[in-house]
Amino acid sequence: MNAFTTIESPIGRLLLTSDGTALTGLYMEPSRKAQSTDGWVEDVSVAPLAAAVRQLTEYFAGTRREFDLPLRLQGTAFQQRVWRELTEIPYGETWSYGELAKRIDKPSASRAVGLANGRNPIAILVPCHRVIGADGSLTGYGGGLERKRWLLAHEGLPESDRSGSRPMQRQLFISAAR
Amino acid sequence: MNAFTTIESPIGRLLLTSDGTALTGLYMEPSRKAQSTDGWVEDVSVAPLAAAVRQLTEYFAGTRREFDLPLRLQGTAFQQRVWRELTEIPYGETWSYGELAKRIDKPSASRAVGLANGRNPIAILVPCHRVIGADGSLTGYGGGLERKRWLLAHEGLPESDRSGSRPMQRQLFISAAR
DNA sequence: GTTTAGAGGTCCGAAAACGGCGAGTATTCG
DNA sequence: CGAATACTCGCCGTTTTCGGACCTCTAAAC
Repeated sequence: MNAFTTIESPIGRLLLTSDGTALTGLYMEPSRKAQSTDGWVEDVSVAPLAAAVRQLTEYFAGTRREFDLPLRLQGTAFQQRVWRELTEIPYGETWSYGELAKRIDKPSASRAVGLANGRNPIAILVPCHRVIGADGSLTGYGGGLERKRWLLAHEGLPESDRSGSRPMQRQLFISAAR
Repeated sequence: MNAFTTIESPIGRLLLTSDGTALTGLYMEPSRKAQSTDGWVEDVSVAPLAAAVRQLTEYFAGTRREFDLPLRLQGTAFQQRVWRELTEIPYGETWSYGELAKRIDKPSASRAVGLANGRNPIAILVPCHRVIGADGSLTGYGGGLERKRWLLAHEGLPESDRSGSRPMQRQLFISAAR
């Protein structure tokens, strides 16, 4: 059975959904992505939801850097590949879209990676916010660049100027990431 | 929860599926149509399955001519229209594809009716075997023409020659059908 | 910096292909 | 002459195919 719940966070209200056995979605409200919850039950006691709420609370409190939750990611083969790879990016690091593309053996599919990135159904837990442009710019985020900036800062990354700016510094922490 | 069961019949093994509240499928094996039952439970005790098994047994024994079962038919609006109309054909009668088309106010959609007919997810109970060509030929059946022939004979219809043949005789029982 | 061209997966609409048909003409046989 | 086949076309919902456009990119050239 499908259930959902919401929690308040420093970046606004979050909507979590579950099929009962795993987490299926984490959306930031308001969001066009968030599927309507018609006919769903609001029930925090569903195991995956309860666990997610706890771990997210810890994440925002700064006492958790990794998540351990059952996720169910629905999408095309390519998207699944990208999303799975996203979970390999460590806390506090960033990769470029191109790097991620190379990682999945599609070195020239960086743009497609961006697209798949934008379709990520489980924000934060599948850290699509840790992918930025090759020149260090944030380039985009489903929940809005503000939130992407906040998340990266929260993970200890120097705030990078929206307008491209400091290639050196950016190179610095990218190389630290590999 | 999705459940299924199988029964043996004079026309071979039948696969029945249910969503727990209604019957969702009746396929003849082997069939490409029959969706894989991965992750389904085999459980005859599910109400719709148990009832279907009983009524089908009676049908094959010759002691039942009408079914009374909850069906859930999934398909396009047009398909649903066709399938619903199929259940209006009485035991032992046959309509032509064209007649069925007229019945649903699409007099020239006889060919599309045939198509929808072939997609019928619940064989026998939704008696697509009772639809034949305007010239009396059987024309086709998902489970194979042999089975269609058997079912019609079982319902008391004179066996019609595959190669078209006897328009008079055929006209006879068609007119008897209306 | 900024522009440019090239990359690849996905979405979307349009067009064509595909049948469990049917009616209307030929064609073929006794 | 009928009557049974064989062909041809129009029918129409559905599926498949195809081409463009779109986009959270990138490297190279001004």
